[in-house]
Amino acid sequence: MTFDVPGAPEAAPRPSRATLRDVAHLAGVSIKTASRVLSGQPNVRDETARRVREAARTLRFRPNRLARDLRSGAVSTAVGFVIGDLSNPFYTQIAAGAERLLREHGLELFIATSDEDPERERRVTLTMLERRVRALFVVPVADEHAYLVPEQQLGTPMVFIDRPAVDVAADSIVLDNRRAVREATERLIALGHRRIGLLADRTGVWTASERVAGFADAMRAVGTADWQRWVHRAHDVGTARSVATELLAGPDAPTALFALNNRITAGVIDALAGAPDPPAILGFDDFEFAPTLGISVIAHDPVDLGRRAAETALDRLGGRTGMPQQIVLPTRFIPRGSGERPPREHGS
Amino acid sequence: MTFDVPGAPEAAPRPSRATLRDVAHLAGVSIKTASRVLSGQPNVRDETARRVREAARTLRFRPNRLARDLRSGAVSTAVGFVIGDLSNPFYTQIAAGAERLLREHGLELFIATSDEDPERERRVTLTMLERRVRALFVVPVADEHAYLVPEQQLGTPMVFIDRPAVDVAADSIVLDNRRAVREATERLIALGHRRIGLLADRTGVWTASERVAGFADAMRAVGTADWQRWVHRAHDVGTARSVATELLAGPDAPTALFALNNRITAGVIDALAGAPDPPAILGFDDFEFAPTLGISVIAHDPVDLGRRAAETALDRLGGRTGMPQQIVLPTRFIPRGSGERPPREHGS
DNA sequence: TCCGTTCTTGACATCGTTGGCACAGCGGTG
DNA sequence: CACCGCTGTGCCAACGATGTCAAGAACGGA
Repeated sequence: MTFDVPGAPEAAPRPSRATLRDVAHLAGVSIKTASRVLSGQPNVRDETARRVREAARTLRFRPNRLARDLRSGAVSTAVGFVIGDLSNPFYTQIAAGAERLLREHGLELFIATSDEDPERERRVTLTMLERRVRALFVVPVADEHAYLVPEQQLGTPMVFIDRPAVDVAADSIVLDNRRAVREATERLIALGHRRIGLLADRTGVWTASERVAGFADAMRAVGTADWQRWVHRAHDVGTARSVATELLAGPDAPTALFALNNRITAGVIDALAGAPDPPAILGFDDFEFAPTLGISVIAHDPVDLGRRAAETALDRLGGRTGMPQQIVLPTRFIPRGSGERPPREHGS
Repeated sequence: MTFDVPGAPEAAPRPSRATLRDVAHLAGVSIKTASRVLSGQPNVRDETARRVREAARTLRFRPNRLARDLRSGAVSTAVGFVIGDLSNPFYTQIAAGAERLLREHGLELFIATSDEDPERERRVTLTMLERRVRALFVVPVADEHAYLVPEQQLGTPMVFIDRPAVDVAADSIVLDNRRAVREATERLIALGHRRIGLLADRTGVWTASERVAGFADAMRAVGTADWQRWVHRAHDVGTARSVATELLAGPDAPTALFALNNRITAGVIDALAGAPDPPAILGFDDFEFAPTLGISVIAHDPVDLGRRAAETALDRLGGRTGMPQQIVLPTRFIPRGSGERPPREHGS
């Protein structure tokens, strides 16, 4: 004689998930009627509806969204968001902004990460499309998006955020990068700075190029032909820190450092922590502790970037046709002290 | 005679998405053979396979994941993550940690937010399940998860992160909250602090209760029976700031402030920015600028929380059965100055 | 040449849901 | 009484893929 060991995991024959068929059967109606009740269609007698709902509750029925979305074409409520890096608040705040607006329209935002890798971005994006998202947001890293053209023609609205798509005509929301950096550079120049160390993201990143162009505009305007020698590259906190450290230790050290994104700013701040006589510092992107640390920045509202992207997509879903739009959002310079320091004359 | 206006959007009769049927038709084979080729099944003649692939490329065929996942049961590669708030780096770093490991196993992480709202958490979680995610991660806000029991029994592994589930037996990964706070409080006490202002998250949040309990442990151990009067509540940066400001302005002001999460710490720092003679400050959760600002914290690794959660889920997917596990991760106290200040004797 | 085995291929059912349509029952109208 | 419209319900097909199975082709060995 054998006993079932009470706790033995394999003893429990796992019940399978209840389907509409089970619900209909239990309620004594057809599948279609059950479907009608549970998806809120009219023309079902109250009593019947009650029985169906009762049965659904008993069986803990959960509709299978895959089946539903499959059957009913592209009416899924899922919207995809492809983001570079989950630990960068710039990206996640964009997502938060988009999410808030989409939710009000009954849409759900699903986020996946590209890890700042073009090939991965491509794969993740295609996966989203294979899941038939209703719309797609991308903060692109790749510079090749031609593969999205057919998908777009099939009616999936796509919005590119922070950087425009190069080879697909799609809506995009970007910042006024070039102007923002030009004007900020002009402020430094007006304070007397000429040796301005610019720390930019990798070449190839659109925002980096735009921002460097703004720097060039300002430098050339005051006759600095060799502005290129002041442009340095960094792509994360670590590299930014070491580049900044090196720069300041070297001969002909800059009297001001201009960090072109939030990661780089963090690196620069780290490098200068506790320096007795720091250079002027400017950062692109505001951040939580900038007021406390007294860092002057070019601020903008990532949440708004996301919100505007969502608006654009909703517009398209609402049927707006026509040429892709590029929305350019303004930035705002916030002086907090670090960027207002005049150049220090150094010995030698 | 009429012309198609070249740029007129409505002129283009939108082509519909190519399906396996179209590919098969173009290649002159059956749907099944096309399926075989495109999903890498064996036993197809090279020449046939070539033709199918060619056709797929021509039509820019993308398989419909909904259909595939529907047909083949629960083999979807999607894993769901329900997170409280996208703009809190604590959450997003957990997600980043989980994502990294899952990706190595061919799984994709989809994130949705509960906005720290129990009802929304429930809805979002159910939606995930309706989409038949392969596994589910939740950083719970709700304290009622019984509705997940049947889903869990149906075989979807669930892992609760940072806070355990109360009424469903599920795996969870948490921090050693109580001990961490007790020990940190003991350090303050050893420095001579007795009036320690504790700023905790809302009652009802599990981590808050645990951490307050740790504080109580330490305070009672030195005979402070009225420890409760030192416990204050805050739930975001703004409230934390005003609570901190009030506390320090009031009579019998605390000589130390202990902030029980990263949002609260930010508020406290903000309140004390530039204060001439600040109290000691301790924070729970490390953050990027803590070293620069010299803030002593109880640190831990959110990325690791996520990684461990992913490991646990993968284990379950790999077939591990048996009792749910609770993994408790250690924390680490990092002195950076702010927490090592002795109490200041104040006049009166 | 014949037979058995392996390879290649396609017809058909199926996953769980919703859309289209038919039909029964009912009350009102001419 | 024929006819109409309306309501409630069910049958069947369909969404787009994969699993099952069996038929036919190709191949090897006797």
